[in-house]
Amino acid sequence: MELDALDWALLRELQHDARQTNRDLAAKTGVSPSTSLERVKILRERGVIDGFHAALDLEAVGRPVQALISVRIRPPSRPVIEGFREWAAQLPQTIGLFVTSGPHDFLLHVAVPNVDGLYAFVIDRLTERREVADVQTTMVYEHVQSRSITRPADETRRRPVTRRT
Amino acid sequence: MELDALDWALLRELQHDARQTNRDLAAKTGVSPSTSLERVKILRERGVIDGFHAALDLEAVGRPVQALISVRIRPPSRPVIEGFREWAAQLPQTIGLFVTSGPHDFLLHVAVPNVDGLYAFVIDRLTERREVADVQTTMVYEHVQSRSITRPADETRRRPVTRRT
DNA sequence: GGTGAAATACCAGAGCA
DNA sequence: TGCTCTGGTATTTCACC
Repeated sequence: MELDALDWALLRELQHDARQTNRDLAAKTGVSPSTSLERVKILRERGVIDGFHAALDLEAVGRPVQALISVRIRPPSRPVIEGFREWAAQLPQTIGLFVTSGPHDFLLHVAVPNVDGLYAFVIDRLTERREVADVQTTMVYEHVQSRSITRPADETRRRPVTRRT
Repeated sequence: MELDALDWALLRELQHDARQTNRDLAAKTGVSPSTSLERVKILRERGVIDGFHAALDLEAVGRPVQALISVRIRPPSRPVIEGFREWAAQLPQTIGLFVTSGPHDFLLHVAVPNVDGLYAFVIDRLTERREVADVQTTMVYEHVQSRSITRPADETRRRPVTRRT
């Protein structure tokens, strides 16, 4: 269950470049190729590594305009929330979807070819859903994605939230 | 510059699984291995494919609590914005960062081991920056990331935004 | 952690539109 | 001319020691 220093070293390398050879991976982490191969296989089987994916450049694939769209759903019951989630997640414009607390229930991250495509998405696609009670669009000027998840600091352990006096 | 049907087929496959063998990739897209190898190499060189990365399961690596933190920066000038962006992007808790329009300037996507870690991040880390004028935290119940960016529909072309009468 | 057989990737050159 | 397909060689992978 626990991840040791070698696991974290392998995860760091694979987050940066998932396609480097096992030989390079072993050299960078200071173990033999058979060891790194075995560890990565285990990390994959345990589900620590969820998958290996190619990242696309949104500009290069013709979708340079990004926005975040807050959506309020009424009623916010499980079937309605889950129905909307499944529908929104598979839209071609959607590249990410957050289910959130707060005044809105969803935050959609979309990428489209141009501003017209964004406007059309909001007033054509989203409004066809009866459960959508409110929509609020924010433009994304830049999106930075961290690909270097590291070991959480153990210092941040849970402290009691109730105190006796 | 343009991507043809084969390019999109390769991109679709590699977004789903970046580590499948070139043989499999060729078989799935209906071309010979040398063709798929060459095409992928070109897509990589042109920057259409930005990289190959391992995706981690945030729960499995001990960071099950996610939040979105809206941050307002004062003054919102270039040096201040860029300074904060660089600082925030490299924090271990940050897994994504949006620079946005609207009342807030940034939206930070963070993942932490527990709720205390989140609270500590907000009141210890963020407040150490003088330019942070306002912070608003929203919990993330679920985050779905689409790994299937497809060819943008050409129907969504730019229409004029000004009209003559 | 090391070794060897099998599979795979990559490079060259030829064929086809 | 540009793109794709076929063989040879180096590399990588993986089961076993």
